[in-house]
Amino acid sequence: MPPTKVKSADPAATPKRQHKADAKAAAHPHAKPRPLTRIQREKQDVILEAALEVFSVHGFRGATIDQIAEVAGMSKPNLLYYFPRKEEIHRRLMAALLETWLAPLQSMDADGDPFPEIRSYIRRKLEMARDFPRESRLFANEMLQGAPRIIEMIEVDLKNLVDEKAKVLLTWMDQGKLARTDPYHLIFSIWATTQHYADFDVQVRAVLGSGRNGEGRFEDAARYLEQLFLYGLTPRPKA
Amino acid sequence: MPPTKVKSADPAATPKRQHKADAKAAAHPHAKPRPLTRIQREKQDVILEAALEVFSVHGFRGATIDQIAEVAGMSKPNLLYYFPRKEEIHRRLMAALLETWLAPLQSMDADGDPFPEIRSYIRRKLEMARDFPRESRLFANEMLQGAPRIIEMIEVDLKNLVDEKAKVLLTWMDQGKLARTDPYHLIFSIWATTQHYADFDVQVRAVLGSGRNGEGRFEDAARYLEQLFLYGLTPRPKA
DNA sequence: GGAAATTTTGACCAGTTGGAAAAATGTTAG
DNA sequence: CTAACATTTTTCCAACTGGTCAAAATTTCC
Repeated sequence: MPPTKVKSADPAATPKRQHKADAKAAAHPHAKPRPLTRIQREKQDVILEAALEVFSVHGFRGATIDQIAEVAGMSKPNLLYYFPRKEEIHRRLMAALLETWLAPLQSMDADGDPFPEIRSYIRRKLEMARDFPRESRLFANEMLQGAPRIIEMIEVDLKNLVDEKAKVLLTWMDQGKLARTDPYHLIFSIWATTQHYADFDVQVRAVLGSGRNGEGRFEDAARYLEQLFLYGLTPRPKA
Repeated sequence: MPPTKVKSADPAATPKRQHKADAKAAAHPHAKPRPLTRIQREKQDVILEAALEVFSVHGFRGATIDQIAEVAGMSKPNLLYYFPRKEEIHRRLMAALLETWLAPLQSMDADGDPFPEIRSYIRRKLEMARDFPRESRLFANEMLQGAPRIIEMIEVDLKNLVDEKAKVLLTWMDQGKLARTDPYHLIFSIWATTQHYADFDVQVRAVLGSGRNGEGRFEDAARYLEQLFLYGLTPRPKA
């Protein structure tokens, strides 16, 4: 082994002091974990908000605790008092995100008719791209990196949900209410087209220019996408 | 001004030694910049390849020179000999990327018919997502960060190209060969749906599962997208 | 009001990071 | 073969990084 560069392979081996709250909880596993104080709740929210801002732009590695602390308006050690590890902040963010992210697809109703359902799914996803662009970028950032921190959730929860909805789409196709096509790629295309307006926002703005165009881009996108998917997925008599 | 944290506001103020080649070039601005040696060309390629690997996953801030050097199989100072700054590596990568990236749209031919042209544009973009996923991710990473290092190129070259092709699409629509719709969002939707297969590859794989499904995903995507855009953009008699 | 608990601060630390300097080693054209 | 040049290695550095710790300041609860 070359003595020059030894990258500590086992970070968990480092003996690290426990966070106060953690230490206490560990001491009495059955004791109620003492409900969070007002300040704790507030500060944690401020920190998570700041972390969203920073992580969504620079990704996990590119973001620094100092940066997050600055955005959150507190000192680094103070921030570390609430979240003893950088990873912990990111984990919390991702956990909350996943739920929000799956909700719109979840509410696609098998008992409804395909076009209203698909249209309102597109609408909701587009609204999320408009109203929560940072969340979208945080998610995209994690994906680009290979989703190291949420891969299980993707493989289990997300996969199950998509499998379920793919079945719904197939049923609609069998009933002749929807053009026969690949339901998985159909879902992918809705994700892609809607999230594009959050993740590639700079590009969209730059191309549309800052004139009248750029302003109404979400409405225009909604109109365009509805037309594309409505016409694109209307069943046709076989050639 | 709080004396606590002063982040050096002017990094350019730091007196930095010039790279040998640069220094020479600066000394004799008219002298031929001495053609690159074989080794220089080879090593630069190796470095750019390694940098693509690393930057495309971690973004500019998240990537380290050490990492790139390791992937490139050389020491950090040795790498720095070829590219004296981290930013320079990234710049070179982005410059090369932009060209490659615009090519498929450029070749959309106004004299052709809309559906063959659009179909082959989709095909080419999908092939790029399959064959150059790292390039796609590098681009996506830059976008997520607000494209700080390529914003002018986006605002000028890309915008001009898209404006031009949007006109082509409008012409086709006027001729009744293509459904009347927003040409800009049409282009966005092609970008989004095709690049999705590179940028969100983990997710796509996870959802499709590793079975037969995952393998043929690019062919399936091609079929699905062709259908979506063909049907979705076929002109209709007005309601 | 005061003891106990919580929150904040400031000083500190070891490892990493981008980069500099110079010496040592290769390569190549004459 | 050798001088001039190109390349690589070794050593080093200051700034930044994630994180620790004890003490000080503040809040909470009786």
